[in-house]
Amino acid sequence: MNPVTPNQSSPGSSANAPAAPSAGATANNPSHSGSAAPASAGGAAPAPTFSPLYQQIKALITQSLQSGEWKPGEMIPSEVELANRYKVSQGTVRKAIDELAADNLVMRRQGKGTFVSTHHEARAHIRFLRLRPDEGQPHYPESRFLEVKRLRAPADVARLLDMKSGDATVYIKRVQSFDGVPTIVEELWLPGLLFKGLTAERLSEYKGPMYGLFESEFGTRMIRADEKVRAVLASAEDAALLHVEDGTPLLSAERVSFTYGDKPVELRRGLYLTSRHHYQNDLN
Amino acid sequence: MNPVTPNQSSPGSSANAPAAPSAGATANNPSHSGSAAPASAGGAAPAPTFSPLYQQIKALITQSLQSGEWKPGEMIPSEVELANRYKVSQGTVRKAIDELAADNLVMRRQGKGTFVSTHHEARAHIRFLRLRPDEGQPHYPESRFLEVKRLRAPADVARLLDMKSGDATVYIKRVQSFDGVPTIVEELWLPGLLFKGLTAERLSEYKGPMYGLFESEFGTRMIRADEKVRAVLASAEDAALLHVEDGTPLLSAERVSFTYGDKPVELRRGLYLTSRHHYQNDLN
DNA sequence: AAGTGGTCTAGACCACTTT
DNA sequence: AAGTGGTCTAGACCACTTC
Repeated sequence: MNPVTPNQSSPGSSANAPAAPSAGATANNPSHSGSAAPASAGGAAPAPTFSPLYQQIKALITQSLQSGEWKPGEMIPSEVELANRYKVSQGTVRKAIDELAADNLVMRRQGKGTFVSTHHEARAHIRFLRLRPDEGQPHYPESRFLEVKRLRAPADVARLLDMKSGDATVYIKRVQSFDGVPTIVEELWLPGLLFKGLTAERLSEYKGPMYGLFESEFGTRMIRADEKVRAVLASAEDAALLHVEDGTPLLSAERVSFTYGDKPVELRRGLYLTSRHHYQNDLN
Repeated sequence: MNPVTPNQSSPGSSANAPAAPSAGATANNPSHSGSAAPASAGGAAPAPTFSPLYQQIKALITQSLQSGEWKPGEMIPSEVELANRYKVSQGTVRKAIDELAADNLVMRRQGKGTFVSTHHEARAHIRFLRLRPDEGQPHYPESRFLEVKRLRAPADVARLLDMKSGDATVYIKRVQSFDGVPTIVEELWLPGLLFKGLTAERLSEYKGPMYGLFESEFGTRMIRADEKVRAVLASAEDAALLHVEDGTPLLSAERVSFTYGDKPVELRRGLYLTSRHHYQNDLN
């Protein structure tokens, strides 16, 4: 299926060409002529809201990314090629890809092409980790896995992962260290169905960030995440793991990560020791 | 001065018009033909790096914003008008404004125009405040000012504000409450030169966020900020202000805010009580 | 009806990378 | 030389807002 199908025929694709051959049916985007409901809160109609062409193209490309037609790290077809495939102008494809690049789903490289983003990259390692050393260059910590087991989802975990209480999950607990200094205690819950063969051994053997493993071995790519940060006191257990005293203040970060379609696929609860590190955030 | 002057004459502005009257000198962007230094680290040449036209336009518009030619809340000239002024196509102006909108310097409103962003807005109130209630809608807290005085900058403050140790600053301390519950203790340092007439009275009288006051009354507009977050224990003094026990864990957020030209103009140190609130962050 | 930003197209040329 | 993304232009039409 080549041409754009989502909303009626291709809107305005042949109507404005100065020397277009066939005057053709200018059916065009029917838009909200006629009924259409106002955008008032709690409105009645489901609000069809016809999206612009480039948004439709963006959705089609996203589908291809999700379906694995182009894999992480691979090059996607050139703009010209995509324009031909979807029967739109290169400029429209360009605008679609611009947004995908802004969303970090693809990366453009002049002269080379557009590539599917991957978590296997120097810059990607730190993409979701906001903890930075107070002094020196940011770098990725070493992991030591304490527990990896299958678990039935507790109610709160299930709710955040959009599952049912008691559904199968994979539970992971680890400590991360910077230059040998334990700094992060982290617990993770993953949907059991998506991460069947995940074992402590595979995690330990794997070099690089966990999201790279998830992407390559389990076909689940994290796109974005929501994080809620608090200050808490270290429990006796956590304090021991971090080699600090009981009652040391720690940053608590609860992260829910999402894959394509805004589907939550990871819950992460981290405790950060912030005596020589800080949680970095840029506001704009 | 109308036409684009920064880098040589207008690059490529008349060369590609299909039916251009005068074949004209296609002098065009001289670019890095000839010498030009490689972008290697620590290179010799000052790296002229010719920027694309739309970036030059963006810079020109930014200058007009900074100089106050168009004030916060006001509408800037239409794209067509700017295109005429700078002697470029509307598409180039559009791309420049697209980036300014992405940077939150202006806001586009279809059918109405493009407006200079302002901190006097419902959405702007929460723009830099990441603390959200665990339950219920986010809203802006009430302020109670404890101290407002002029102070010589301590060394650490001076360094962060790009001043000299001992330079004049305005120091502010306040407590902010959500629905009457004290939740934030905050200290601020501002460059004394920029905030001459700032008094406790003016701060107390002013309704709305402080950044609005800074923008309207002192002509200093915060563009972006860097924030470093840590977990700490409440001192006896802070605990009293927040009506909590000594040693309660608190979020410590150190924020440096910047105005045009990446000039630091505010240091803010906040302590957040996170028992019924959390610091919200979206990662992507 | 007029003015604004938003979308879409078509074509030219530039800069960068690889062959 | 060929292919890729990046810039720039010109013109058409659409959607929204205001007069």
